[in-house]
Amino acid sequence: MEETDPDHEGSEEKGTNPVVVILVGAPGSGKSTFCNDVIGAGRRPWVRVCQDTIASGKAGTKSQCLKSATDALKDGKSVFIDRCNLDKEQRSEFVKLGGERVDMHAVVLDLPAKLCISRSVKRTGHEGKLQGGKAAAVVNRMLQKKELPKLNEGFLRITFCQDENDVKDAVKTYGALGPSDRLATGIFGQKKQDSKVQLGIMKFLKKVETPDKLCDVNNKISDGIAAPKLESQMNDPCSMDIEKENKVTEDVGKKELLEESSRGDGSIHVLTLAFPSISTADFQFNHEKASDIIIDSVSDFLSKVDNGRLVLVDLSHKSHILSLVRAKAAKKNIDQKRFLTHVGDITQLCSKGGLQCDVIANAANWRLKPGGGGVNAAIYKAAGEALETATKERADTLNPGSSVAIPLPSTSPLYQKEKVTHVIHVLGPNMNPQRPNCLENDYLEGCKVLRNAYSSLFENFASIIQSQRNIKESNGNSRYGCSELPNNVAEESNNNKFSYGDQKSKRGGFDESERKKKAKPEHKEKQKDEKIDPKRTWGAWAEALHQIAMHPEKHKDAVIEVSDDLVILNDLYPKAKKHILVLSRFPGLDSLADVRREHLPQLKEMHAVGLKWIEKSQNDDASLIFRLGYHSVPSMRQLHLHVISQDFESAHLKNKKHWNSFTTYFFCDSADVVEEIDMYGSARLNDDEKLMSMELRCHRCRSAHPNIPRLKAHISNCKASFPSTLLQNGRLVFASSKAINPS
DNA sequence: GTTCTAGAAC
DNA sequence: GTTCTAGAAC
Repeated sequence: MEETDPDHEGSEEKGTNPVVVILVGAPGSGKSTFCNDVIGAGRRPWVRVCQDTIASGKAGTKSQCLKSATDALKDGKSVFIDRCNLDKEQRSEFVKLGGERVDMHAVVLDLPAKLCISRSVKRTGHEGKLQGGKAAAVVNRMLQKKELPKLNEGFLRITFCQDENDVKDAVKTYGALGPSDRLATGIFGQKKQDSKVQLGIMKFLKKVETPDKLCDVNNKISDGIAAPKLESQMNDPCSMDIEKENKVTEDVGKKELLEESSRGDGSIHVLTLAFPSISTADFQFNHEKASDIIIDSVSDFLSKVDNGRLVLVDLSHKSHILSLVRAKAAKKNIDQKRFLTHVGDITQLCSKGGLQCDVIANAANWRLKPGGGGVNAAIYKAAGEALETATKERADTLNPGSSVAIPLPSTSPLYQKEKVTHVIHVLGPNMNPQRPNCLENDYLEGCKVLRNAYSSLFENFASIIQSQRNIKESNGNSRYGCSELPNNVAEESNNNKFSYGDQKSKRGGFDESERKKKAKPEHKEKQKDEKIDPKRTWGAWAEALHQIAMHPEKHKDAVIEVSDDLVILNDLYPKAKKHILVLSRFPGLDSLADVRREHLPQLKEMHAVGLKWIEKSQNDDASLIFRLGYHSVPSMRQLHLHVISQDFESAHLKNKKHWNSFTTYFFCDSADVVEEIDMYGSARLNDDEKLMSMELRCHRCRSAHPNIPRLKAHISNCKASFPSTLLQNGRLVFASSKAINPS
């Protein structure tokens, strides 16, 4: 995730600079409490400059605050600017206090508006004199103008807090800051792209996209079902009114469902599919667009299939996508008995939610593997090994926009406890550049894929309903347990007996071969394609490695070691303290794209040679951490494995491309490559050139930085632990304990 | 004025 | 891959 571990991002560089922390937050956001908590920790001398109390306990002027801050800094004290500072202009004078000798930070208390309001309303005798009923109006008005701080205003570090836990972490971080400690620079604690916070960051990163217009969303919901009130204008995407209103809709639906489920002996039980919103969480698909697609797909299903019920499930009452879908479903008069939304855990719908769902959809990954996070991890965990085994029997991989239904063995806890008979794995489009197959904001394609995903999911569900019906008709009631349904219901969606024909024609332009090209899990296709595509041509400068591989004896100065198959050499322009290349000597192996199963032994050898060299290197310096991998599209001809230490301390690391080629999915970890070649016969490349122009993020704590020099300043000090994905599958190589303690 | 990026040439 | 440099950003 984006957030840093407060335990790791703490003091990391010694210096004597005092720090000015500008608090940014509405009344009631907890600015004064924050200051007091940090000051109370007593690790360094702080002065809190509060405009509400600066004139002998009364409200004062901005210039009084500036003077007070300047005086404190002269005394070597650090300063909190405790005023709202909600827009850039309000902050600008204070930012000027920063400079060579003074570090300028911002801490943004971006808590839900309703929380700030309720605190403001409750407080009596607060220094700001903002009490009672006026508070709500004032807070709302102030939040309208909210303009979150950016690094380019002059901040070295910005910490965003969006809930109480974030605040606690920030208090801990600043509270632990000793007189000569300095904090890591950059942006910390930024959340998903659906908040106003991100808009500021997007601008700072010069990527002016338009994230969900939350205010518009609120207005639209209001138009549809609830009269707009003051609160509905708050920045909080789930304002109180809307939440309340939707809960009513939800409860009505649930009540009716429960009534129907409990009718008699189950013979009337309506088969129900529970599904999460596809692609809107980690895959960052636009909620507005996704909700439209859900509504369309649901309507389509309900009109074509006369049986079966659909439930959209999300974990939180605050779910933005659930709010949107509810509102739109109400507006479109969708049958509440056949489609409802539910807040709860999709793996405990029967036991905890009182909702028996025979079929649940899983937001799967393309490998159909457990783990990751969110719904996929939860479902695999809840279903136990039985689901893994059953899935493996049916399919190896999944293309975006498709689904596969898996009958759940009766041994699965999900079957036993929750009465789930089938899990349908479905894969939607990905808009998250940090995940494979990112569509890079191509919503034309994205919407198409998401529609395909839902129609495939619902087709699979329709097949299950039909099979169930067939069984009942031919065998009398429930001779089969649901998990013993014939295999045909588990095939990839298309051979169902329902009138989805027109659906298929809607898919025009996205046929199977195209899907495979996009999704790439079917690697066999690729070899055919390559016969059509002429091989890439290389510039003269790009032939250097090839020359070395073919004639290592002519380049003795560059080469460390030569064997019949491999050459090891120092990278001529190392991008870290240690950076070597393990070069294949096979003719015809220009890059990873050429590698096939027959090259697997050599790939394993390259990996082993790399590991051996790492071990040697770590004997000299046990603090070095290495990563081994290939560039998806190398600049130089002849397959070469990069073995690079993760300090990235090098004058040769100069630009965005250098950084991103080693720290994004463009870099294919050797361990993964070996696995992929073994399983699919070719490696999965992430060759989207947009990966090279991605924002600069620390490879450890994932904080964002405006340019290369600032990024390098940050990484030279960042001690945060690595993201969990890098800690898996041997992607990072740490010194063995033997090397650290050579006893 | 200085710093930084990005595109062209090699 | 690097170097060079115009011009954008600060």
